[in-house]
Amino acid sequence: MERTTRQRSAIRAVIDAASRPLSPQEVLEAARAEVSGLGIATVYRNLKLLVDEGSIQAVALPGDSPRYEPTHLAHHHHFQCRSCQRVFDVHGCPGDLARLAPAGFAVDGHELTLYGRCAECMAAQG
Amino acid sequence: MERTTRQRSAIRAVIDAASRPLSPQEVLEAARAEVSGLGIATVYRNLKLLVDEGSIQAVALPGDSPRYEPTHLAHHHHFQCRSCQRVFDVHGCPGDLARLAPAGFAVDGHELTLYGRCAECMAAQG
DNA sequence: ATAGATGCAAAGAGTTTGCATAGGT
DNA sequence: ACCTATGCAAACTCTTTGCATCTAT
Repeated sequence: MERTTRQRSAIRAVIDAASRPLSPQEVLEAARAEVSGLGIATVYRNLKLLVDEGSIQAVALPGDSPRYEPTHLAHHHHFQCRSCQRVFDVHGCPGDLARLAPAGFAVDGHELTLYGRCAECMAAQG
Repeated sequence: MERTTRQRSAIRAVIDAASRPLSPQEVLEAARAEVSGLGIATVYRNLKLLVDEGSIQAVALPGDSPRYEPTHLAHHHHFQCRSCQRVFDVHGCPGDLARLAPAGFAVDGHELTLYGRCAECMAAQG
């Protein structure tokens, strides 16, 4: 039986409160505000556990480590800022992507990642 | 000045001859047919060098290590088989993706990866 | 002969795992 | 009290780097 620990609650709360998908490191830093001695191994273990139980999901990114976000209802994609590396949700989807695949290939999903500058970095005009 | 070595030639040849983007490990295995003592460090060093000089390009994939392919002229995307993990080129692009980004965000590029079963794995009905 | 390239092994970075202990239930 | 969860450190995997040696020019 799975237990409710301060660490697990903090990790879940941080992800639920975030407005964007977080990296394990971001989760660690944010959750340490609540549980100061929190270790990275605990973060990884809980991310895996929360993914398995379905309350959060991993966001795989091209060439970067995964981010984690609450399980959403709607299909959506992501935007990664080339300046601060943070990832944001993007709503909407071009749709009908299966037609792009070569003949004989079965498509059952896709990942779309947009790149550029987030509003904050644009304002800071880095 | 950059030299022409058996290792470098073999690595370049393997990538040019492939019909799909190859992982460093795939490059190593294929190039060893030509240069038996080839080391993985040499593969990595040459991949970086070839990317820098522009003759090949890295294909970043969500949650997987990069693959390498010759520099193509046309913008295209990729398909990764969930069964054999191999990556294939996909021609075409849904286009007009910048509109999906939140207001204030500047989009300057994108990556699209399709997932499913490649023709070969479909035939093997794994 | 010179200086870039290679192979090996060690070093890094990120993630996972083993183990003794802390702490939910 | 029992047994899961934690923190630390070691182990792992993938990639990069240091160094002595090899080799293209």
